[in-house]
Amino acid sequence: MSDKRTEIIDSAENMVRSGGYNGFSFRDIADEVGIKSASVHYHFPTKEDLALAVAIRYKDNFLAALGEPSPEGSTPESRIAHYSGLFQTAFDTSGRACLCGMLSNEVVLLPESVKQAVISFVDANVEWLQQALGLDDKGQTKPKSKEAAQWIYCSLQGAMSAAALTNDRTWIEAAARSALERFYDRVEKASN
Amino acid sequence: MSDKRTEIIDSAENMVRSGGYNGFSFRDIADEVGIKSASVHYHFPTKEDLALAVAIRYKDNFLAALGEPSPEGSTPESRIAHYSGLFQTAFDTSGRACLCGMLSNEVVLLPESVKQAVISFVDANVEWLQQALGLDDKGQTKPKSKEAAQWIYCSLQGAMSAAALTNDRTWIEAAARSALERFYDRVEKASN
DNA sequence: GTCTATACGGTGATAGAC
DNA sequence: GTCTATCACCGTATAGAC
Repeated sequence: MSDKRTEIIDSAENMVRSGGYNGFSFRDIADEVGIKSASVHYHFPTKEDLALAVAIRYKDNFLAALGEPSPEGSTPESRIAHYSGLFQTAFDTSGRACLCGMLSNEVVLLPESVKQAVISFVDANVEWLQQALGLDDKGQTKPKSKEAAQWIYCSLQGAMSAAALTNDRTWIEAAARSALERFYDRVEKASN
Repeated sequence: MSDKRTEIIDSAENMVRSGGYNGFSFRDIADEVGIKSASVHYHFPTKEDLALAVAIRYKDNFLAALGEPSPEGSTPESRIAHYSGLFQTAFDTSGRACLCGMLSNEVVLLPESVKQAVISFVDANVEWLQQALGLDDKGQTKPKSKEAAQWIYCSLQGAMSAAALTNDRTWIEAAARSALERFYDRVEKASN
């Protein structure tokens, strides 16, 4: 049972993931939810309020789905696969890019609070990845794992964008496989 | 000596690279160039016309700067470095993301002709990279090099986005270094 | 909570004078 | 080529009735 407020956030999330912050209007949302735009303003006075709520919920959900960076029984490979899998699923279930990836590209137009929320999403992702990677110390020193974390994050975001553009999920598969292969290469290299 | 038409394209390119297709208006352009919006419409009747001209010129310039995928005296490493370097320079000289990376994220809102131009930019990039990588056959089979090409492209686009968001060029450095390291790892692995 | 009505600026685009 | 003037519409946002 979802109240109108939740429906509005749902609708806004889909629209931002399709066309970004400037790609939707209160009237669009109102039409989809089945109310008038003035009613949307009742729940979220300004567009900034709405976008911020969307960004924060998205981040919370994403981090929750991510879970612990290195749970019992996991391997670095399984963690990388888990991470990539979230992007795969996000694309498969919506055909759309990552919300924060979309918003990242609009920095200059973003209200400050929304911008900060996006930055904190990126930081959280890199930190999670760094922990997931850095715990294995075969050839993985801390500073290196930061760079590897950034790189995995970037390649998946880029892949989401290309996948949405061409309507082709193989971009994400390529990024996911490359992340895994790269890991194996490094481990082998270190143990040689 | 640049005529007004060129100035308009210059201005539009900067604006698209900042805020995307929906992030600029004819009046914005007019103000920057020092004419009225009606005069902009004289040069480019519709927004689609203008965006298409910007996208095509950007693609042409980028491919020209790229040059041959494997010129005399080049090594796979030098080609990867050359490719990454273009992104570095693009960011350093403008602090902005890649034009086609920006437009990729707005597929749903893009006029069809512009969308096709962006897709052709992406295709050309992957093809160039594939040739630059695929000519070295130490452990690089053709299908693998396609995946590696996609992955290098995606990670640099993602890095541009993150760099613009955080105003920090190290994202691009990380992506560039990872691309190089990955190549070395694969060669070493193949020759072991 | 939702509505109608409305304010008011921005937007792509055009007609016609110079 | 560039201008002024104007169009019809869309954007965020608000006031006040129900």
